[in-house]
Amino acid sequence: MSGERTGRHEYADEIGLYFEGYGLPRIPGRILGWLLVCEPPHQTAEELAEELDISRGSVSMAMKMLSANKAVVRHAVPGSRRTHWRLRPGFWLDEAAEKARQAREWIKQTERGLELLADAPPESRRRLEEANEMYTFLAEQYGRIETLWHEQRKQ
Amino acid sequence: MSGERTGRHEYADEIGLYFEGYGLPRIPGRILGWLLVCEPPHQTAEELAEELDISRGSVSMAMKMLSANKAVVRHAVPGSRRTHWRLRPGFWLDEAAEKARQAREWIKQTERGLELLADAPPESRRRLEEANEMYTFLAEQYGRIETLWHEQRKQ
DNA sequence: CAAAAATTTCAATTATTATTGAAATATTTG
DNA sequence: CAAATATTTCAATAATAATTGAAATTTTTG
Repeated sequence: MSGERTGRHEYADEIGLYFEGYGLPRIPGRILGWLLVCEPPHQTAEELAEELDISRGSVSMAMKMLSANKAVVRHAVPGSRRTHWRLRPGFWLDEAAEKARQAREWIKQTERGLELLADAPPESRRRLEEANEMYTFLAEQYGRIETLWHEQRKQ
Repeated sequence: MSGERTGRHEYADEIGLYFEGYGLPRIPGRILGWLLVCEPPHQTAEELAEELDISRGSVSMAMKMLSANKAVVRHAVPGSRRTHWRLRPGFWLDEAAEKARQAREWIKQTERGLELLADAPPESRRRLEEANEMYTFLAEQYGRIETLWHEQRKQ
């Protein structure tokens, strides 16, 4: 890190800490934060390593994770054949789809639980039935969100 | 763990692994899973320690975490003065409110970013504006979900 | 196509977090 | 209120995960 540390570097660090608070590794968070405020909005792996003072290896690993999550995409820069990275527009909305997916996982889990308790008294089955109903509702609602966004956009 | 291991114990373990997959500690997950399928649906700390083969200390810590998250509540059992624990009905719906809260955190973060980029070209500000708009929309939508559930219930 | 540059992999290290279990504290009961 | 029982705390340990950096691989460029 030869360049000076600016408020934008601090911003990146804070997003890193935010990530950590949710049990996610800090470096991908710092990179995400940096890509929100850096100029230009696209950066090479080398620039990221330099600005955030982390190893090339860490950048590589973090980019793998962030692109698996569709948070970043490669970005072609005329006149350069290096890999540049930038945030993928629309990424933030994906979290609703991800929540829908998680809710569907819970629907399956609660169904499995109900099979396990097939012969149990209704009193015992109720907690699983309740969870199952709620996740069915939640999956439906989370699923609607993305569609709704696009509909609102069209107008 | 003196009693035999049943499918319900396996179920608890799987919920534990599910927790771990999201970076959460395994033991609270195993307890949550057990409380979904155990009989009766309420258990003492001792029973939990016994059935899941974990220390009393771990149970204590896990209960602190699970009650901080409102996943479990103390449950009075006539004829016993021990602390019994059970799942809190309605807990699962809370995740929508939690997502709304997280979206509001991101609204603040993106606003801070926009202050940082006050003098930057529109091109540079766009990614933050986009994220800000999306989280504003998401916060609104996640916020609606709980209300909607209660409305549907009334009918 | 060979040299240079960029990128990825992965074993070793460092750092972090979960879990235990014994001691301390709090609660219950005769 | 004292003994018995239950619960919590917390330092030590065990387990896990993040990060580095050097070597291997891939890609670019003259």
